[in-house]
Amino acid sequence: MCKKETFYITTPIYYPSGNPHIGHCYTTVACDSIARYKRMQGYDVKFLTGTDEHGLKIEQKAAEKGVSPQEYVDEIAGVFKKLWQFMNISYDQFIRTTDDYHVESVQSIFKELYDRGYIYKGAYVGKYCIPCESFWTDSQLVDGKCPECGREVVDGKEEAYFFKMAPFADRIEKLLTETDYLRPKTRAVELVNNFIKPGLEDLCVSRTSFKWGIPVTFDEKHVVYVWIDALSNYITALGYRNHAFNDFNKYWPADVHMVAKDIMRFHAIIWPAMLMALDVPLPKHLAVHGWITFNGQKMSKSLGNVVDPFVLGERYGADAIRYHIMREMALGADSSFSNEIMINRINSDLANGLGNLVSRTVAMAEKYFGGTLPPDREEGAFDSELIAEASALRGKVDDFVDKTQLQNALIEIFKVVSRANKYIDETAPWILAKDEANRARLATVLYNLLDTIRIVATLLSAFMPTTMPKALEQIGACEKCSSYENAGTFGMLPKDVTVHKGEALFPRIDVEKEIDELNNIFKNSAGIDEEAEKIREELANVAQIDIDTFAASDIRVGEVRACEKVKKSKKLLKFSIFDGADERTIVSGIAMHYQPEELVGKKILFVSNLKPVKLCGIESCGMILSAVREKDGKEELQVVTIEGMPAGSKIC
RNA sequence: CGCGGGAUAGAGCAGUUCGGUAGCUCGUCGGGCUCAUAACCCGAAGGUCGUUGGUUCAAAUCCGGCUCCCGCAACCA
Repeated sequence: MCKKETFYITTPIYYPSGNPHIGHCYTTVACDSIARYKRMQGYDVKFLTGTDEHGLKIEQKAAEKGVSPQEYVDEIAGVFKKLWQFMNISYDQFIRTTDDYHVESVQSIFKELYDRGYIYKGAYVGKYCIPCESFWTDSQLVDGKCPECGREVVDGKEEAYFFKMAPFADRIEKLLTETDYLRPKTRAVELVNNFIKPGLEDLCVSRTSFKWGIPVTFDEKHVVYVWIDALSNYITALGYRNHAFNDFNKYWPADVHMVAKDIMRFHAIIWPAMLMALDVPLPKHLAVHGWITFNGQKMSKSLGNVVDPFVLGERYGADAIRYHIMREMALGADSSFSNEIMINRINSDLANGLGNLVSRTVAMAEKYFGGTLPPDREEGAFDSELIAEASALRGKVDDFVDKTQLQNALIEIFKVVSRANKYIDETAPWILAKDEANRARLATVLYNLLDTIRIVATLLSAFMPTTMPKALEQIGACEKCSSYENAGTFGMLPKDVTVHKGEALFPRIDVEKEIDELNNIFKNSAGIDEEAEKIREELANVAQIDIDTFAASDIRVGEVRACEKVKKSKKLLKFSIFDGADERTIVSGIAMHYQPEELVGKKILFVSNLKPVKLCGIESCGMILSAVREKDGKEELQVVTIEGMPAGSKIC
């Protein structure tokens, strides 16, 4: 006996800063289906998922709730596990970055990289909020202020460890452009142009500004920052540099890391660099998929469109949701998720197509033969085409699964379902049934249908693991004839197969009624109250200031004398503002909301004493005030204007 | 001129490598059937292939200009 070939597939580890939603299901369900398919094919599969539990945000969330970070992540990790159970996810291991073995490995990896000279001590330069003792990057700042307390930040330096990226740039570029590591490969150009060609910057891999993380063993005031902690889960789960597991040699390198496009960059550049530095082989494929958009918009809590998978699964069954997700998912592209699209898909493919095929076939077998087919056969027209398509199906599905193109795999399977429905019309069994002389022909027709269903249901059982066994049971397939092995061959059901009529596999859904009800659910659970809630929360989180702090900002009326777009920038407008004495230049990021000429002549409010900064090479002396809110996933913005007071008037 | 992707029937998409009848799914309309979950099967309508110029006997496809959308980067004082 030779050893079984292995197959190692991973989801990202999810960040438990909130409860899981349908977006998390996307990646996980896809991985699960591939894992199940590979197991069916006989591979020794390892399927890993988990949670990424460290970091400042978790520390804060826990503090808000008044629990310890560990208690907080324990709870949310539990919700994730519950969801995966509900969605029938067959993971082999659930890794948590707070697990002892992971901590042990990460500390060892960090030390190793340090010893090898790839990690060095340096200084992290950024904006520092003194009261919060927190560092922020420029992009994290909200209106130039601390995103947590809203107070002013100062330039600051923090001691930190850095990981050298530069030595790996060439190899990474080759990995992206010359191998099929990245799927779809179209994204390689984007990565190379944006990150590698301009020169890879060294990566900050430790922090001293928060405590909730893995301590650096040789410098205790540092904790390991996200990259080395989170990405390394893929190997620590196998026992790399720890004593809990011993699977590293068996399963590594991974066959597929599946991720959504927002974390592609880390998996396409940083992760390979880390592995190169450790002299560990690289994973074989990185499959990148898009986001689920809801009614064309990105999902967001304030829209109340964060689809709760528990609610949907409860109504339509986990398998229907799984099917919809994978059928809509194309590698790379976003896919839209709306109640209507989902219900229509479930109805047309699952209820009308597959479910109804099983139902009518089984019903005929019962009606005409009392459930058990007689052994006599008579071949006829249309048989060969159906049999050929059913026989060829497994090979096609194999190919698409190997290419992680689940959408196409499902399309192929449902072509055969369609073909079978057509075959019923062509052969018209109800006419054959009228004449006793056609018994053998009728039995053949029904047998061909049942065996086609056998192949379809077997291949689909990786995608819909709850419902397909029921389908196989209805057509009377024993465990052995419903194996993957037999799915490549036609005619594996016994000649005298006995069917067992059961409940409808996928009940048809009343579209209009369901959409109404779903809308009600979303309205009740979110909707208008949610918006007020959000504002209330924001108001509550703003730190109070005294009059002197306010008075430190000098706000005045200004008159827009001229305005033009800043070239090579999408968002910036360059204003010439008359401040009552002189004209000054202010650059403002509102080009998405205003045409340059629209504001000329208007009187606006601006902060006059902001320290000048250069934006796209233009010095900006001040800030124009606008009212902003988020509506339907888009930012609404209006510049504050005033009439009746001359430029230079002070606001107080 | 930062990098890249895209614009094809009411909707969502394929076709573009390598020019030659524009295709799929859903929806709509008409017909058929009655085994089935008002399901299934057949047929039809519906497209100046974003715009504009060029190459060619022939362009959705190749080349140039333009418009709009989207992603990444930058950036939002």
